Amino acid sequence: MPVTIRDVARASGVHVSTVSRTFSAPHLVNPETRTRVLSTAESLGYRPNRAARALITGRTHNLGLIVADIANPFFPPLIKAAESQARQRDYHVFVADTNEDALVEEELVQALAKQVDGVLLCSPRMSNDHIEQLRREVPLVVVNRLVEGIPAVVMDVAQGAKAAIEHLVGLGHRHVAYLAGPRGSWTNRELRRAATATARALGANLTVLGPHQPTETAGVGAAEQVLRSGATGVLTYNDLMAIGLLEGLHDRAVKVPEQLSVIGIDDIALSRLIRPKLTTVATPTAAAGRAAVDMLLQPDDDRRTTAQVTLQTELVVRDSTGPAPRRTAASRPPSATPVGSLKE
Amino acid sequence: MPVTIRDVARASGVHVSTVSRTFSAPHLVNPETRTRVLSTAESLGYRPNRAARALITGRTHNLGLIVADIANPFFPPLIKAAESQARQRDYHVFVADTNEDALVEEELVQALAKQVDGVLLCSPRMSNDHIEQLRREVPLVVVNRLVEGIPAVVMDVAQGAKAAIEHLVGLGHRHVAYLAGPRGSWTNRELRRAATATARALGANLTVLGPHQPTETAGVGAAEQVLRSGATGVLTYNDLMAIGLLEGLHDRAVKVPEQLSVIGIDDIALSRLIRPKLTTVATPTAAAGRAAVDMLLQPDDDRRTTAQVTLQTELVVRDSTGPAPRRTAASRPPSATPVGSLKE
DNA sequence: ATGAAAGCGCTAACAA
DNA sequence: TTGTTAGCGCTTTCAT
Repeated sequence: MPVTIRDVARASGVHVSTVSRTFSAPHLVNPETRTRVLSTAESLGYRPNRAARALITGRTHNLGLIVADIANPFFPPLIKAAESQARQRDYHVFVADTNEDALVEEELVQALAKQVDGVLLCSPRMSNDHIEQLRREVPLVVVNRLVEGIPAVVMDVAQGAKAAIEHLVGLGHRHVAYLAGPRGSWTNRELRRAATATARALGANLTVLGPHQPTETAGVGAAEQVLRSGATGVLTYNDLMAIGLLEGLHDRAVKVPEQLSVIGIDDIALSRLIRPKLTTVATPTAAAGRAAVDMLLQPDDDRRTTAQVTLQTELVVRDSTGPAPRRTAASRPPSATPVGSLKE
Repeated sequence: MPVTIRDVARASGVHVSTVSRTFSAPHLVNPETRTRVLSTAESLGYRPNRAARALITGRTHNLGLIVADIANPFFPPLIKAAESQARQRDYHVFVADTNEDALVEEELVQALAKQVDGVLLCSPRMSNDHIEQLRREVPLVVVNRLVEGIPAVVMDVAQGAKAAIEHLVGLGHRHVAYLAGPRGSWTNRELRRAATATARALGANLTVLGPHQPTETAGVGAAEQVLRSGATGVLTYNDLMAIGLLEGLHDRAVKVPEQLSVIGIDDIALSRLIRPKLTTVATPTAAAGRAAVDMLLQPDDDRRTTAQVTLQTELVVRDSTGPAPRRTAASRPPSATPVGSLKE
């Protein structure tokens, strides 16, 4: 039923190889023949079968894109940008969700390996060893992770965390907290490291809280923990957690930023829609998606195996951060009682 | 370099066809041979090449999922659910974004046709004719659209719109508006139709405003138009537009719900995070994704070509709707001046 | 229960 | 410039 290269050959009175050439190496065929073939192909509704082509060329013109959670608002802009960039270069993309599970991640890469020319691993949760292992089965580009010898696109979140902590300390906060994300996350490690180092350099106190799932729900649940920590300023692993934290704080009648300052990471669309508008570190997710696709599609000779792109982040100050309160939020019970203006 | 069925055959001392059978028809091979083949395959790291298999079986075990805009928060939960359901049944899914463009939609289906066993067309913008046309190239299931003879999963948004308008009129609103979405949208037509019919039945006045792009930005921009319309209650094409409208209204110091009531559609995660929390019609997007995949993967004989699943929607009343003001918002300049309590 | 052989739709030498 | 031929990795008759 489906029309093949052979049908076109017969109908246009040439051999199959000529038809093949018409599509994959047009310059090798006589212009007249070419137009004839093209028009009969058109009229028959012929469409090359990519899978068959892939079988012999070894290039599928497909890409795999693996993310931790499609529904996490951080990813859609990245997926969209990557897909768009890929299609522009005539590639289709498989998208898969690991549910934050490192094992699923691995299986997925292996399952996809034979069907794609490369895989974009976004915010992988598996170990470096596993990633290096998989690299042997299929070209890989990793986003938000640094692995020896694997091409990567990373956002400079360390710089962002530094700016965030400096912002907090500059506002007079002496005790800050980092609300940590999931264990396997490279970004989480970077953030914790940079936040800790910056706080120390500034002579401020930093408490690490977590790990937590990178969800709004986890943020809500962490409110109590944050309050108990005695910190007056909090940097969270991502905006989703920050937004959850804001909710949890609101439920406990803790005023933001008057009693507690909160900074997120990512600058997802949501962060400027909630109240107070979230101060956050903007990460260029769409650019990362595009860059990762470009890297994957680069000819091998151009691609140094260790190639690596670092994208800048930027602190966006909005309304969830303000001057440190005179007394820490934790020094009084989390109630609606207004923070009195006691001396110093 | 990649290990093929032939390598496994040689290493385990059987013919390729036996190896093939071991994977695709295990019951046809002697248990002992089977285990032997399986273990050598395992040790060689053999993975069947799906594309090669597809070439002969005609089944790719891939699905296509086409949406209008990946970054529109309505879609990610649907994509996630569909992908998860598909993978559970050992299918991989291509995801593609049309940017709300009907032409891109068409091209995408055709490009994907040969590589997939079926395509999920979500909220398509193209004409019914085109959809019927494409149906001949590849099995299709359409989400949020009703097309003669095409299997479909739809959400009963008409019912939702009815409930929304009833809610508004019940609160005393006599003049309501429907803020319309994009032209090609079936959901938009349903919504408009149902809203109009319900308003008429209730003796209320309904103005249709639009069409608009289904984005937050469009919602912001529509604030002026809404105010001028004189309506005191608005139903929007989706939550994104409602949220934008809320912003635009806030900028003009129009109080929601005191001066104007707003109802969205979809119940995206965002709608309960913004203030005022959005009253909206919840659509079961994840369920739709799963149902659509199930439909696509159903054996042909079970699938009546006209099969169709309708999912219920539900009005979720939150804080963006309230009693109608004594006077319409439009009867006074859009300023911060409080709505005076003039007689009746 | 297993082997032999043909062929899915296409490309890629090699010849002509 | 075009045709011939082999074969990508796999499944599927048909024999054995």
